[in-house]
Amino acid sequence: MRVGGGARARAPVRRRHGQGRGAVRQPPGADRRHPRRAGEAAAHPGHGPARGREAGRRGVGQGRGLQPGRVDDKTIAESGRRGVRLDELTDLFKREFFADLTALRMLPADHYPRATEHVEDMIALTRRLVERGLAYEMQRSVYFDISKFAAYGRLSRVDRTKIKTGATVDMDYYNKDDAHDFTLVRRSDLAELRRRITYKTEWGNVRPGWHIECAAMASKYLGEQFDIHTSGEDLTFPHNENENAICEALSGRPMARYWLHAGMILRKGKKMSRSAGTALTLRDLLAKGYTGSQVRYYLLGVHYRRHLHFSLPSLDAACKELDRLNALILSLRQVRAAGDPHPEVDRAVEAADADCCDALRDDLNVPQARARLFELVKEINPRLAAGTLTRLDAELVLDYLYRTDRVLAVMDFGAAPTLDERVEALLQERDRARAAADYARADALRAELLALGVTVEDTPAGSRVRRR
RNA sequence: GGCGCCGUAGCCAAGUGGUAAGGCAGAGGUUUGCAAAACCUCCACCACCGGUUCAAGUCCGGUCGGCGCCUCCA
Repeated sequence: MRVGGGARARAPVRRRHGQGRGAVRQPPGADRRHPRRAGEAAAHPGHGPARGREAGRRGVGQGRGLQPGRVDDKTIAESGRRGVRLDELTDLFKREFFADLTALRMLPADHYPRATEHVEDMIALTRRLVERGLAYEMQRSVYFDISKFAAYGRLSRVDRTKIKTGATVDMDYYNKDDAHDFTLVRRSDLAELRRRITYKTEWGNVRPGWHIECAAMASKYLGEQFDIHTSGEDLTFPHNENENAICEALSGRPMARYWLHAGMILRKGKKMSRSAGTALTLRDLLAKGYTGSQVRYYLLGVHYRRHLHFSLPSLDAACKELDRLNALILSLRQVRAAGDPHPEVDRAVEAADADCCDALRDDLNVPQARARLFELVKEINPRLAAGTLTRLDAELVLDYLYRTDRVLAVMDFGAAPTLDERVEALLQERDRARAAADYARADALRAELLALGVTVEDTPAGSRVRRR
């Protein structure tokens, strides 16, 4: 498998002991509804790994995920607004987050550490940094001294001498040796003290910062270096740079061997944001009647590294495309013809399978794998329409689709439409009417079936049904 | 201002040197009792300018346009 791209060369990923370990940034924080998060998740190779053994076999990698919970300004502020305890709010976010996760058919990670339960680890990590001279205390806050870490800026390709400071931060609020140093733990403010969201340390009452949270939990659960770190391109700097600085300054090795950064989801030409009124969430889409699978398929339509310009028409197009795959599955399941499999079908399936694997192995090129998938569809459909496919052929194709979907997780392999006795009776009656050339009767029966939610399609190999 | 990413048909989107995958929409056709589905055919001067090369969407330089980040909003 290879990952990376853009200006940087793609790098081969070697799986160690046949298993990759990855940390996935997916914080169920106050911004949980942020659609970018959902996009990150679905389009994210980091979740590819979570797709299990089959995914691993297909070269997408597998392993342990990590999704740190958070304690951050927004969540704290939100809990204050709602007048609920911080852990109650994070519990709620966590539940909602898992609901989204399930809707998007993502497999859960192995660990979901809560920041609030790992503050000791964060403080211990901060202490180690101070002891090693990599961080310093200043007015009861502790800052990381980036001058002690020569590789600072390598990951994000940011030249620290050119960072424009104070652009987004009120520098008067902080007292640092160097404006570029970042906060590890910050002294608690009055509101936090009042609400007891604060932790006693040798430096005073503090609250851990974002970067130390992730660094502490990742190193605790994944070790000082793990294989793949996924994130969004907007988090490369400063967050990924900083969490890496913490880890690498201590261990001498980069926090992760590979960093995968997903592109943004744009709407109306801009990164989605609630303040700009351009935010759209998974929940909004589900409310409009789209399924999680459809949204997932849409999000997978763009290579993970590129940005996706969200629009409902393109989502609708993706839905139609997915419908075609699901229709094929249903049709294949209704093939009953006996006989040996055709060698050409076997060859076509094998070739498509190999090509799809290659595409996924090449920096998770899902769009390419998808295109190849449709090329097979075009080979299979004519045989299906002509009724020349045998049951065994159909199973071969179904097996391929199933295996591919172990990675994509977008198709519908649910139980075939179960036909109750009434529907079955109507179908048989319609078949008799058609055989007797009583088409008026047949059409009336089709209308009746449609009213029951069953679409009937006639093929040379007999009628087939779709339930909608 | 700095750093980075991007600009492929009406729309979405692959393609990191050898004369443009796939999907949606559209047009024509085949098949079908009808319908649906499906299949076939058609639909790209790869933002612009210049350069390197036998050969460039693909490499280099420039222009225009879009997006992200620039230390705590995550």
